[in-house]
Amino acid sequence: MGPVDLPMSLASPAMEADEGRRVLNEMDFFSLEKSRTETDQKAYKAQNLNLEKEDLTMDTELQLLSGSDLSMGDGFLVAAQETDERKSEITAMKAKMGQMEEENQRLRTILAQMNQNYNFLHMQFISVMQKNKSMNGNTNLSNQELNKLEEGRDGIVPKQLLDGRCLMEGNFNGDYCALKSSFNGGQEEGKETVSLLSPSSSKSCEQAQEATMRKARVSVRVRSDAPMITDGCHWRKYGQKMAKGSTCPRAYYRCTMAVGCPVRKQVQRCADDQTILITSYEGKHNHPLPPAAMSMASTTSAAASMLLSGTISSADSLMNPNLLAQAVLPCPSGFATISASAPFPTVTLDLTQPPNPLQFQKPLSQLQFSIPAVGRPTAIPQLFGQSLQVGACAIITFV
DNA sequence: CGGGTTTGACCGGCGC
DNA sequence: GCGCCGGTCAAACCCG
Repeated sequence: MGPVDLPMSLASPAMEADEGRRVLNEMDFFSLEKSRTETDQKAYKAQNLNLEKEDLTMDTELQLLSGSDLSMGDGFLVAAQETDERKSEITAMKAKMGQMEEENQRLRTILAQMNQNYNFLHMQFISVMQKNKSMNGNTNLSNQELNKLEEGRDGIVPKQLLDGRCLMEGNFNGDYCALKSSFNGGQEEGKETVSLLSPSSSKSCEQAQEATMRKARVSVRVRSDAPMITDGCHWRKYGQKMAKGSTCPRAYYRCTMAVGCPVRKQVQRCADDQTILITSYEGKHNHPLPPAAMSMASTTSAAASMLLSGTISSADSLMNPNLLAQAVLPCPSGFATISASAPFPTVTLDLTQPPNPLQFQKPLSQLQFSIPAVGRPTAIPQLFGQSLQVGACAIITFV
């Protein structure tokens, strides 16, 4: 849910009418003014004037009410009458707004119920699949099967799970957490498997959170001649590929600070400007981090958590990228951007442009990560550090 | 010798 | 079904 709750009928009245849904009597706040063309307004005023001249009772009454100030005359009467009319209009508008809000709430309830029903059916389906597997002597779904099931979720559950609250109710809640933990945190690390039919636990929810974090990605663009930025972690290169449409290879790194740490990063130079180094982080560390590494790690986890906790939904961020950028960063629009292009939406934190100093007045106490390159903008580390202070730098939604 | 890098092979998703 | 592509694996290699 976005930060602004628009009544549905206000947001898209025409759409509702087209889809045959019940449409409330709508109040167009601008129609009164719009319908009054210049000619209409003259006639409107003239009509009022006629009334005032013909209705001596009202004239007398108003004069009495107005006390000694007789100089106000007809103009005062017109103003008083218009005030009464506007009060009644406002009252009517408020009533309509109240009806719209009720309708909006009702639709929300219906949507939530449908979502819950879908979750329930989905988990029942998974349970049946798991039981079938068990009968064949295999107690757990393969990663591939789980991946397919994941895709069927359309990103709904991961958002809830990453919230850390596991919003789904009933038995399927824990089951899904277990599924998630088996899918990413468990089997991928090769040691732990969790039965889908096991009871729910907070631990599995945490694992699920970490698992889904694995799919979040924070991309940072910096101008640097160094092969990669120094972010405080230890990385082992496990692959390199030539990306299509780019003359620069993409290097794949895995965090080696702890056994089984799921964090990976990709390093690639920008095809358009090879002085720009693009580093993408994915996942959440499963081990304590040295102070020098806290910055980037907290960026990825905090960013993903912020998005997925509902502060800003992925849908919101896709609909309005600047909304997200402005929400997570005290920086001008365009600094953090979200791309909805394939294969999945990506937010990029662009540190290649020196920021406007007027927009970053808070001094920073520490340099959170360094760019061991010649000629990097001096404002970059400070900028990045400040963004961390507000809790997030960039956000990615689910793959 | 242990840890990191290189690089070709492999796998799964996806579009045609 | 096939080919393309991104991501990963793992054997060979390098280096201190």
